[in-house]
Amino acid sequence: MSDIKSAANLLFLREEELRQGIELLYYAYRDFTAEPDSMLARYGFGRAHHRVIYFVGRHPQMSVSDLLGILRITKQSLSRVLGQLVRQGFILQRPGSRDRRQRLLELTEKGVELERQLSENQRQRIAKAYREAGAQAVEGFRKVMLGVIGSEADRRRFERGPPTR
Amino acid sequence: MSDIKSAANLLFLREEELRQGIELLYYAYRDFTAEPDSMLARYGFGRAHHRVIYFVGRHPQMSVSDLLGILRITKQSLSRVLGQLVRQGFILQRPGSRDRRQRLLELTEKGVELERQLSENQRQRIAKAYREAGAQAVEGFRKVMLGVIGSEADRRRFERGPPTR
DNA sequence: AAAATAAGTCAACATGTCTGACATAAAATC
DNA sequence: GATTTTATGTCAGACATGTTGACTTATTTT
Repeated sequence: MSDIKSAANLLFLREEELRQGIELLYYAYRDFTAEPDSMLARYGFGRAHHRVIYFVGRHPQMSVSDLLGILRITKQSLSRVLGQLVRQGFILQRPGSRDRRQRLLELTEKGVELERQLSENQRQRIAKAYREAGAQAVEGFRKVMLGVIGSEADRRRFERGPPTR
Repeated sequence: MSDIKSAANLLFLREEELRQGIELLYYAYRDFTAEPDSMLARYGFGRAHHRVIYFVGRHPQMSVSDLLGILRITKQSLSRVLGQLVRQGFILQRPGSRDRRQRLLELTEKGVELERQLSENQRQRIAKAYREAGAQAVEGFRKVMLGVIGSEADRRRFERGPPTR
């Protein structure tokens, strides 16, 4: 094979490999969210509610700003979703003791239960994928995913140890 | 450490590991779609337009049914987005020669250009992540992602060889 | 000839996102 | 102590993306 042809071939393989990466992310995310979405629909909730419940469960006593920072949406968008969850008794708001302007968020018992139901599906899906792929593959998965994540601050969330605020 | 305590610890580690998996998917997908979304906004388009352009570019001459099968949305949802792309000259529809009920889809030159611009960002993000993580990690990433994908049919899209119709 | 399929259309509605403007309370700064 | 900044909330209007349901047309399959 000529140099030119093999260079072109390398480029093709690379292009193909990258497209596969794009599609792996697309299909995996689509399937990862499909079941929780259909559970949420039974409560009249959507994916946005799941994200709020998930992150509040993960970081109890987080402030509204912290949550906005993770979700990267506007406060007006969050407000509708969060308001519903508070009014329907899934999330509790308490003024911060250090800074009383803050509204610290935590799940109620009802909220914990819903969170558990919703995430159970996703945990099992991940557990199955991890089990089938093996520990070394999981390490590779982590590395690649961290490379895809844009901000250093977000990557730091995945260092060992308890979750950061 | 007592047996009970170490078993609990194992469970905790496992739970933590699975939660990290969930979050890796969340953050990676969020950052993966952020830039194309903001480019699309300049055309008055959204993520749905990107998905249509992407998959039509990937599988030229695909039918509307094929596209619906990949996207898993209703034809009414697709129709709005696809209609805009056709009217604005990004996608061309031609009746199938074997089955004249079909409308086979392909990108116009303008469509190819937009697709290239939109995907460039994502390709570079993946390329960076792959480069930093190394070939072995990429193999692990592939394995785990395939495990997350639900249907065998979709997993087959990732076998080696040219894309299937 | 009848039934099934591929595609499209019209209508109504829900959800999640946005921008922009404004309000309140508390903390931080001058 | 007065002023500015910050954290949060609210009202209004818009748009993108998805849904269900009903119906049409052309073509293929049975």
